[in-house]
Amino acid sequence: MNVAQSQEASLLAPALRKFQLLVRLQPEEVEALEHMLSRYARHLGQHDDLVSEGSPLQFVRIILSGWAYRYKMLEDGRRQILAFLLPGDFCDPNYFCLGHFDHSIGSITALSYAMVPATVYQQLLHDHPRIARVATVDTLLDLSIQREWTLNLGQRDAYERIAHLLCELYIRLHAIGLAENGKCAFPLTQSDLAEATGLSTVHVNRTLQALRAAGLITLTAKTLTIANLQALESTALFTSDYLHWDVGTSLTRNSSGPADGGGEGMIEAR
Amino acid sequence: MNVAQSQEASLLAPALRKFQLLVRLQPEEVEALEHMLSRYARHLGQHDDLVSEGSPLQFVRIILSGWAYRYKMLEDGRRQILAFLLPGDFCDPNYFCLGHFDHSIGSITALSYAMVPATVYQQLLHDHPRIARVATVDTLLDLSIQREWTLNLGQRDAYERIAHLLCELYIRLHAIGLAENGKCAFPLTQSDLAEATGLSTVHVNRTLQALRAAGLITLTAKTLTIANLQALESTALFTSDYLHWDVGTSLTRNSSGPADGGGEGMIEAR
DNA sequence: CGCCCTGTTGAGTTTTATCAATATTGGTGG
DNA sequence: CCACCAATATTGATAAAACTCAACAGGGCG
Repeated sequence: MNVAQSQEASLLAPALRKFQLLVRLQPEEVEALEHMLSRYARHLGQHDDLVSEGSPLQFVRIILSGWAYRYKMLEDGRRQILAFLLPGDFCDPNYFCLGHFDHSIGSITALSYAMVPATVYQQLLHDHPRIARVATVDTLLDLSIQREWTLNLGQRDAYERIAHLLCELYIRLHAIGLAENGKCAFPLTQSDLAEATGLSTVHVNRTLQALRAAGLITLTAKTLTIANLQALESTALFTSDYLHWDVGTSLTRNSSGPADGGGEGMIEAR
Repeated sequence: MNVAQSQEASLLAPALRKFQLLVRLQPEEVEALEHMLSRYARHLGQHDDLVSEGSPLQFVRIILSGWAYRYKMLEDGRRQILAFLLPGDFCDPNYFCLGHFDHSIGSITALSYAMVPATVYQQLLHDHPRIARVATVDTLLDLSIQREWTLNLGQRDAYERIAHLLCELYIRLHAIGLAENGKCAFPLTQSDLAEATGLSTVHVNRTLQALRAAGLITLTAKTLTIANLQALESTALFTSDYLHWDVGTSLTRNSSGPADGGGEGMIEAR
């Protein structure tokens, strides 16, 4: 393996790790994915749009490195961040089933992502049913996270809300090998946090100070340190159920259970 | 057609109408669906759980008549309604891909629903790719609605928020033939509205009064009347894009476009 | 008839937003 | 290397939005 190849491998590592979390893949499936991802890899600077609302849906984009967010705006300019996208996250799995994009996706940091034409993508899924499963499970996971955000915005107060978001991000980063020992890179500004939690930036600032004063977090120089994750989780009323990280393992059990005959295509376009 | 059959047909009508909205189905597909739905139909009283958090995922449930909601609770008892389910909505499409249910579903009114074993369901999807597409598009629609709720809770104030929810419900009901001339059945209590919008019941009460005072709605005796839908939409900053009701038609165009060879299975378990 | 659920009202409090000013930081060009 | 700029973070004061508590009214139903 030469230098270029190993650099490429390390670029893809977090994304592949995410996929393996959802479905345990065979070496040849990993290889097919690696091939596709590196073939269609692209780069983007920070604070730029990958996809804008209303775009037609002819590509499937997968984050390889860096952070991005989904967001939606109201006519009067108010903006809500709907989700954060980390390496291995699909921007738009299956969305080509719908007519148009109903929100936008922007980069937070400089970003690498794969932009795969829908036809190529569909062929890959057709050839590798277990990769298709990755895409499906990822969609369901997205849905589950979105529900948790609904709960977060509807029921938790500012303090719990921000704590919850920090827990989610840390745990998702940890799962793909981008956080360790309570420490992770954290490129969000307080104003990003505000738009994600539906709070004002001033209030986010004060709430972060409260979290710091409680000894729960350190957050400086784009690095988040969580002193005691369990303590943070309990103040946030956080449980990681909704991230469904038993899927990769439980699936083996599950799919051998019903013993369903033959491939059950879930999305067959016609 | 005897009396029992015609009663049954009218029970299924709204759900079938919803499916047709998502994908234009052929008569034999409609028949296969009708057969399955009526074979596994069940009934449930009001204020009862269809599915509880943590349940294993061996069935697919589809609402046939009545209203239900998804909800999630925090340990301390706070509760958030995540979505309202109307006739034709899937409680759990594809969720059997995940290990366990991460929220609960309860009935609001007395309810009819089909409870189809996962194996039977998968067989149906396998035999009828376009029905599989209904399930997929429904999942994406669910996701889109969940995102709009995130925006609603994060950015809109109480007045806009409730107005937005009323718009969504009216339009969804209208699309399946359960609302006409600005009028529809409305079984939600103010406390349901509060749990859906993340507000207190008292504040919901006062906000509804404000909406009434502004001449936008009438809401009595479990009936909602919207005097001027356009006016309500504009105070709610509501646009119906996110409901994607161009899907059924645009799909014809879309799927004939890429001319993808063969069925691209999206979920093939193994 | 009486009870429980739902809706309504008033008063007082808490949470969060707004506005405006000031500090800090990181990056950039001279 | 320093000076300057824009973006970000912080602070204080005040206002608005929403919540809590508590009481009461109405209506349907056993």
